[in-house]
Amino acid sequence: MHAIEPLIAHVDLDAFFASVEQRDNPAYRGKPLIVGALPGRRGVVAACSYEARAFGIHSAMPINKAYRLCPEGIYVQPGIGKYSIESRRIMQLLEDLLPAVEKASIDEAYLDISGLENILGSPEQIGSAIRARIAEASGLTASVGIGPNRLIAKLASEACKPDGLKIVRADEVLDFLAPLPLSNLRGMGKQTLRKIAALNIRTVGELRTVAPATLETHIGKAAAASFRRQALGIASSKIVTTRQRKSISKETTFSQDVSDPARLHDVLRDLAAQVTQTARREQLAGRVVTLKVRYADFATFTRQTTLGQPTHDERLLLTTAWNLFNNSKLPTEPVRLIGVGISDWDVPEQAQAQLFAQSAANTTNPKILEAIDKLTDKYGKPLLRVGVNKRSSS
DNA sequence: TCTGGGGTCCTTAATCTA
DNA sequence: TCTGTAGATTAAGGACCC
Repeated sequence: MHAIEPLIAHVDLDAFFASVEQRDNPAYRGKPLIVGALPGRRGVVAACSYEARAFGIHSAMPINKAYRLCPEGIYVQPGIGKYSIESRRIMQLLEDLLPAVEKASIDEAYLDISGLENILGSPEQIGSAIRARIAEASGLTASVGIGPNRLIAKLASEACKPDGLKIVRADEVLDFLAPLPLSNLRGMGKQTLRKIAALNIRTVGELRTVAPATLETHIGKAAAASFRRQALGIASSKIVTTRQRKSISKETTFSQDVSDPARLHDVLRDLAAQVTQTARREQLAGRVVTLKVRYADFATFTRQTTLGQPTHDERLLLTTAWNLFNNSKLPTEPVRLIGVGISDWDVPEQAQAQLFAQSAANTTNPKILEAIDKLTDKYGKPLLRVGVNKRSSS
């Protein structure tokens, strides 16, 4: 018996926030719709319709620049709660369809479709089925990319959006990657591009021709190795279905910079309350408290301290953050943004068991299998949908 | 041409400790 | 016992992503 070739699908909801708004408000359809801050205020574009993109607008663009490009556009504030509910519905639908689903963000997911051809059909059929189910259940369009690993699947979905399906087979990977701009690689942002500008390369194919040592001198060993692997189409095909969050934070940018300490303290209290509320709801308590402050020139500082005990107590978080603000040599200037967060908690036992079982999903080691069975007994439900269940039913 | 909010991961520097 | 140092841990910042 030969090993199953990994096959990964990446599902990406097209212009998600804007599409939900257009679906729910017929008046927005066919028009340039910009979801984000309102013009005249501080903020950026969170998402925009394809009609708005025709004006050169894109996400993360300052809202006032978008307004200059398209004053006739429709500007609405995001309804994150609504989008979260829609996202959960769609993710649930994917989980009903396929055994291993990794939610990568509010609007995208990775699916392991390895070895499912006998059950669900060809990659084309699986991709089409996913798109059809999403459209039918939500009225939204999704683009689906399928490839031998996460990187190729993601780039394939980007290449076919909006409303597309693209499959890149293992023997097509190098040709598919070669003409793509370097910015398509994961982790290739403005700074890294600037550093390698001197090498005069623009595409992924050209990157392959650069001597490893040359690349290393420009961007360092780790980054060079990462991009070289990506350029050759080498990437992980592991799907992580459960993930423990690592931090909780809240921050706010003032409409006008604030100097008044009393006002800052009040805002910090609000933020601390929101952080600890989330923490208690998720039954998490963190040892590390982080304060974030940004000034008019956008200079941003963080200060953190480790508590003796984990906490999700609002007053303790507030006093700790306030002490950091006053006692850690920050500039005494008006504040543009202030934020607070907690992190560094013990992974609860059950979450740890889940992560363990998952990492061992494909093992045949009897000792590990026995350990998974014990954990499964202990928590009264199967720890995994893939692996454990499959074996017990065969 | 002014730059939100909520995250993750990585690098580097400072500090602690065996 | 003193000192120097390697390695671990903590802190800060940077880059990136959606």
